[in-house]
This record gives sequence, structure tokens and C-alpha cells, in this order.
Amino acid sequence: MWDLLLENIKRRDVHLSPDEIGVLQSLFTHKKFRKHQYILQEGEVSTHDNFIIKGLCRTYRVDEKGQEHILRFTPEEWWTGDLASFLSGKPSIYNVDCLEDTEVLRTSSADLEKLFESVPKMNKYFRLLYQKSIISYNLRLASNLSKSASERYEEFIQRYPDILQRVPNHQIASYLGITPQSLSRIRSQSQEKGR
Amino acid sequence: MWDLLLENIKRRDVHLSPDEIGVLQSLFTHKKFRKHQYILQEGEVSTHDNFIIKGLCRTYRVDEKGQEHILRFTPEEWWTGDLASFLSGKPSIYNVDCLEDTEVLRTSSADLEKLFESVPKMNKYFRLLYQKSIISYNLRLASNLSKSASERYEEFIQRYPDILQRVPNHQIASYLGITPQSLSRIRSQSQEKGR
DNA sequence: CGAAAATTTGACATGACTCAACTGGAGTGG
DNA sequence: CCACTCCAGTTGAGTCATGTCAAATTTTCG
Repeated sequence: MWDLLLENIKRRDVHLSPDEIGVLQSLFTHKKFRKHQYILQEGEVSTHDNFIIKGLCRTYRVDEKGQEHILRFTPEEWWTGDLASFLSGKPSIYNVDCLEDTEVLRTSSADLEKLFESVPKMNKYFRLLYQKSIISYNLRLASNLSKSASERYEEFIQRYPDILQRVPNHQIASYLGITPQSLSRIRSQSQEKGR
Repeated sequence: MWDLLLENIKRRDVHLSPDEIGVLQSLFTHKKFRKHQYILQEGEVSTHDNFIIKGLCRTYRVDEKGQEHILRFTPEEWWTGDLASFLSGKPSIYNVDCLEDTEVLRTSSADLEKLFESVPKMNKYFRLLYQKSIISYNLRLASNLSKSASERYEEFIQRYPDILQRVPNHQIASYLGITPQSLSRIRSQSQEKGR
């Protein structure tokens, strides 16, 4: 159960002693969610940061016109939650729900704070994690600014072939910021071109 | 000269001793750039992370069609550079240049690494910095996905009134992902409505 | 002052959206 | 096992926001 998380930490060059692993384990809890279940709903405060060890979630926002917009898909080995709400204690504007049965290891903000105090090198882990995240936000932003819908779809296929298999097309459309109809047309056109 | 940086660190609840401040100062250098000067050019490796103490920069990317797309404006008290290149040592795909005469305090990746080793609590500073950055990328992404050009312009005005004053409109258009012509029309329309 | 850059305006093109209808498969209950 | 419903996906027709191209006008600054 702990392998994925501990591996993930080690891969970032943060080496924990058995004691430190013990502390970490005491500050996380294991929780299961069903497909379609919410991990976080708009208006609630995000009380936990969740490391996914099985399953797949999505973070989305509902705009004034009632449209859903998917910000991210988070499969195994990713963290999910709403950082802004988690840190500030204010209600979230995002929803997080499960596209498959999902299991997470989660920690509350108080426990995470304790973790940083007793195992300061975890600051490094999260620093590196966030760095990676910023880098990918930059890429996505650049692609949103400069590319057409079909180019962004191609990019998505290249980058997340696994997720493509696991979620229905209308959710991919929402992630790309287009309508399901447009995605359908894009797909039929790129097939014509023999790919 | 050091005030802005030291204040910025303190504001994130990281308290440095005089010794630690000394270490920090020994690992940063002061550098001035002229308006229009590049801090980083596409194809170069980003060797430094720069904390701006005076002036204003922009980070942009040039796409295949030769179009510029501005990813961010960075005024005083912001960091600029290309994290991906800075960390990986690979050539950057971004350009960073100065929209005004600019002064920075900068550190190389080797020196930053030294800083983390001798003053581990700086991990916390950067962790918090990156958190904030991720939160704002999320907001921008959500707004890119769900809002029209004119709504995004209104949002920009609210959020960055100071930057609005300091940069020409065509650069704001590039940041918003629209053409200068479109921005001009948006502006004239919102004036008609008496604002 | 004069050249270069920024902004505005007009005419037209187009990518993506909306609304609506249709298809096809997955599940459900009689 | 069939009829029925539900949902995802597709397709068509018309609309709209934004882009493109071109030219005129205004501003900036050496």
C-alpha cells in the first residue's frame, strides 16, 4: 500500500530513515472512494491532500452558465485536492470526483504541517513536486495560447495515451476546452487523413 | 538592495539568522539589464533564477508560425527564468526580456543547491512560493477554458492594474491569447458601455 | 521634425459553438 | 429475450466570436 508513495519520494532524491517513514505513515490515512464519488465539492473546504495509489480522478469547475471545465486528470502517483482551499481554509471553487474506484493516501493540513516540522526534508519533496507541476502548467498554457483545438488534441494523445483509454471523449473535450461535437469532428477529420 | 528579497522571505514565515542571511547574500549576485535586453533567449540554458528588485520582464514563446505568446509578466518581487531549463540543464523554449530597465538578484543552480544544503529552511520558502504559483496557474487555466476574450480582459484589469499601466496593449493581447485588433475592439466596446 | 511603432477601423474569412436530430450500444426490468 | 431508456457519440445547418489582411490614424521617441 505504501510502496507507490515511498517510491515517489525516493525518486525525488529524498531518502527517509525507517523512523521517518514511521512518522509519515502515522500522519497519513488510507481511504477508498467509489466511482462517481466526490473527494471534494465546490463550496467545501479541502481538508486533505490526496496521493492516489489506485484509480483516476478529475478536477473540474462549473462556470456561471453551468458548463463543466476539467482542469486536470489525476491517475495513480499523482496528488489531488485543491491547494488554494487546503492552504487557506477557504471554500473551494473546484470539484474533484472519481472516474474509477479510487484509493488514496491522504493527510490533513495540520498533519502535513507536523510532517514538515518533524521531517524537514519533506519540504524538498514538495518543492520538487511543485516545480514539476509548474513546468507542466507552463507547457499547457503555451499550448492553449498558440495551438488550435485539433493540435491540442494531438498533443493530448501523445502525452496521455493511458488516460485517453480510460475516460470518455466528452471529458477529454472538456479538458481541451472545446465541445464534444467539435472533438467528434476533429476525430473524424484526423481519421480521414489516415491516422 | 536586499530588502525586497529578505522581506519576501520573511513574509513566508521563514526567519533567517544574520549568519544565514550572510550565506544567502554570498550566493546571489546583483545584475542590471537594460530595457529590451534579454535575460534568457530560446535555445540557451537558463543558468540563473532571478528575483526582480526593480523593473518589469516578460516571458514569451514564439510558435511555428512566428507568433509571440506572452506567458507571464514579472514585476518587482517576482522570480523569473525558465524553471524547466534551469533544473534540467536543457535549452529553454522560452524568451525572457525586459520591458523596462531591470535589476535582479540572481543565483545559479549550483549556488541555489548550496543554499538548500546550508539553509534547509529555504526549501520551505520555495515550496510556498511554488504553491502560490500553482494556485494562480489554476485560476488562469480555469479562466482560459471558460471565459470569452472580453471577460479575460476585464479579469486582467482587476488583477493587474499596475501592469496594465506599464505595458503596451498589444502585449496584453498576446498575454490574453488574442490579436491586438481584437483587444482594440473589446476596449472600444467596453467604453461604449460607459466604463 | 520625422521615422518607427502602436492602435484603430473596415471588410471578409473561418474555426468553433449552438441547437437539434439521429445512431448505436449498455444496461434494466417486465 | 425483447422493449425501453439512457448516455455517448455523430452529423447537419446556421450563427457568432475572433482571426486575417489591409489601410488609415495616432503616439512614441530618437
